[in-house]
Amino acid sequence: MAKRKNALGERISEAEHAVMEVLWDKNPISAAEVCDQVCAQRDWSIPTVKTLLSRLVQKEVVGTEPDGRKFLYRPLIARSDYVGGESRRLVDRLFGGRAAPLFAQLAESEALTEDDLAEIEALLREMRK
Amino acid sequence: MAKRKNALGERISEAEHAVMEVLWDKNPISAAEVCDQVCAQRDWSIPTVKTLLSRLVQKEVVGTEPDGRKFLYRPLIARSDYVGGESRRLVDRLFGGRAAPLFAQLAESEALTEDDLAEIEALLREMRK
DNA sequence: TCGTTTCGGCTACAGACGTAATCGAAGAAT
DNA sequence: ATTCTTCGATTACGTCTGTAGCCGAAACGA
Repeated sequence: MAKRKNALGERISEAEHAVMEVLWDKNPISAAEVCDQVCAQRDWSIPTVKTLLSRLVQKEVVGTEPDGRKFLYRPLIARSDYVGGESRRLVDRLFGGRAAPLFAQLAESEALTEDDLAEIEALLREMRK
Repeated sequence: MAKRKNALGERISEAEHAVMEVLWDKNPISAAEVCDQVCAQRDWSIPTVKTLLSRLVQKEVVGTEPDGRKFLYRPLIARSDYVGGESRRLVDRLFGGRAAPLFAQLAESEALTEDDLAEIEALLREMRK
């Protein structure tokens, strides 16, 4: 199995991703503050959040800075990088690297709203320059 | 953790997906034939393929039919269903369910070729009716 | 009929993941 | 100073995933 290293090489699991979203939204923050944002929805307890945070630190996608006796966490990778990587992975794996079939798929499964269509058209026009 | 059931409820792992691709390409086929198609690329041995196949059978996404003393396998779910589900999951998880941001992301990370753009434009025009 | 080959089925096992309890040090309160 | 409280760090553990070995039954060849 492919086993890559460094920023974005180490895969971020789904649970870890939930933590990343919180950090991207606001940072640096403490473990307790992260918990305030996710423990409710995901039904987690603080230890769980701390474990996820330390795994993210290990993977070098989250950094820490001491704040008195506690730690504050902040993401070391940009959300757009992560999102871009995941998107490309999906396109590669399921659509042979071509984005058009993905688009067709979303269209077919009615995952495209009228707004989406309009927005995409706008983007297309803009790219045409 | 959410634990869904039935066709497409049970998650298909990446390795399992590789096997599904072979089955979607041609079926019904035997375990050995599946191996012929993937063991080379993924550097697997037959036991591995058999394990993956039986897990897929357990998950009820692959069916078997006896062929003399051996078994032939065939997918029980359509590729488009799987692909559609995965696509929607990604869009939900990373883009709040909106497809437009995904499109923008792909555009920004230069994952869109000229051909893709043309194709998507064509699709858009067609949908406009 | 007896060994040999061929399968599928069960077993294995390490690493990742989800989820959490416990431990130990450093501060805070008294 | 002694205890109480907070944190991060360490440890735990069941499940899932990747990868594969072993076993027993069936089929085949002799």
